[in-house]
Amino acid sequence: MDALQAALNELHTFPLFSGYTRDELMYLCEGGRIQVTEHRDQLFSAGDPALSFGVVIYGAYKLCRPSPMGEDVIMHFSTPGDVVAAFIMGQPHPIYPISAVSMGNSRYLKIPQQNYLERWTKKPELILRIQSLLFQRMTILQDQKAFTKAPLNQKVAALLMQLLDRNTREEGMFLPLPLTRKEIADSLGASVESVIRVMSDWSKQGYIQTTGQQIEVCRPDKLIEILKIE
Amino acid sequence: MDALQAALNELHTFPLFSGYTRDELMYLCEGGRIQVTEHRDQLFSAGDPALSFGVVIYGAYKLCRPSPMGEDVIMHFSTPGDVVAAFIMGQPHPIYPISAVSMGNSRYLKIPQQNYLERWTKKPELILRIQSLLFQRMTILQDQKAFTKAPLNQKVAALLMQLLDRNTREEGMFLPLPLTRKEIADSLGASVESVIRVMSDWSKQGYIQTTGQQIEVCRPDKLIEILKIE
DNA sequence: CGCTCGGTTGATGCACATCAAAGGCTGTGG
DNA sequence: CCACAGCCTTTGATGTGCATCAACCGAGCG
Repeated sequence: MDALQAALNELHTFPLFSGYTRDELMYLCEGGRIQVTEHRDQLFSAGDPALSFGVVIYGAYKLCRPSPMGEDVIMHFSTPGDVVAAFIMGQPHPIYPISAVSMGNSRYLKIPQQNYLERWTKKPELILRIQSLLFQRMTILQDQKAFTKAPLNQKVAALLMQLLDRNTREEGMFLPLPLTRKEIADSLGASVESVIRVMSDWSKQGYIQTTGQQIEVCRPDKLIEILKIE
Repeated sequence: MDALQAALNELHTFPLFSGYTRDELMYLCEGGRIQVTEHRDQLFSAGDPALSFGVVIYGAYKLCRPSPMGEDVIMHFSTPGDVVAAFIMGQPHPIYPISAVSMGNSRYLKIPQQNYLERWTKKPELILRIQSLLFQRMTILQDQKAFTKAPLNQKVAALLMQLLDRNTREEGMFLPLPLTRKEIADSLGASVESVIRVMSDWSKQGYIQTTGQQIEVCRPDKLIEILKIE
């Protein structure tokens, strides 16, 4: 597997694996393979038996759940370095609680469940790092929950700033993933139209700028200001 | 410490510690002490440096965060067997991200951070169990997020059923913790008045019954029915 | 060329927040 | 023992943010 070998070289750069030797990585990921996905491809679907977990190498995936009303709700945006479905690998017959859908072209390192049980859990340091990723995810959910009563423009601002924080600010103010208004709406539990009304207003003000699905935040200070209005 | 010794006897009954011997528990909890709290006492406050974590022994605690608008949002209800603040113990100088407030009379086993770093993390099995608790908490948050677009009566029904599920159904249909309408509202991001309107309607229908802060669900089937209406 | 997908705009209506007022219950202090 | 304050609950009147519905446009694509 050429792609796999190439991917192993990238893994060092993720905090999850920092300090691991190439041999250790090969051992942990043995039997894994690189999955290349295009826009809207599914890695797996909510309800499927979970026979593998994985690491996002490149691009992004949205993790969705069908709501009681039928529409999808986006639970999380997974970007490079994020583990996916690792948290449920400990269960005897795990089921994916969410669907993973590719946003644009992306790459995913898919690893058999067995590796997790027999190799990953044997490394206490690794478990703690995964716990830390899990905790980050919970913190994001809590941050969002804190905004439930806030007006929509604050919710959108919070989401954009949260995604922006994954970049070092140096890389410019581009969001690290292609994002449609619908996806923002699905993540916030709002309607597309309302999100558009908020964001096209900001476009006119020059706070943000979008080319295709790439969103650039030109005036983060203004968005932060919006967050602070009580 | 008499209270501590007594508490150690109870710890076996929690899944977190099932299978541990008394000696192991003493080792893990050495230096800990039992904190007895009354209604609305605070264990700690959001923003404080986190020098200890703990386990809920009896009663319940609500974990809150101040929202951007000043009001509190309830992130989680912790009931016996739940660990509190364990997830942040790995950080060098952790800060409590939330406040913990007693609901009625409760008991909490407070354990120094050092124990976590030097003893708890040395037991892979224990880390995995804590990860499982963390995952449960995230799942609850996700379940709630899935209801953001649902009408208020569905949200309330979902919350009540979720809390009820912590009991075996045999123990009757009493919620395992004293709960005011305000707390339900703060947990759902709704207003007290709206929650009251939903619940007093159910009281009239005979679906639920409340004596003091104890809520009894008489017709869980009806609440589940409400959840299913799309 | 028709198709789907993403974005946009306007009109209408409703679920829920907000505001206001009041009664019960508990604890506390004079 | 009463007065008072704080908390919880309740009910009604009023207002509004946002969902919903409907329509249209441009771009990419087989």
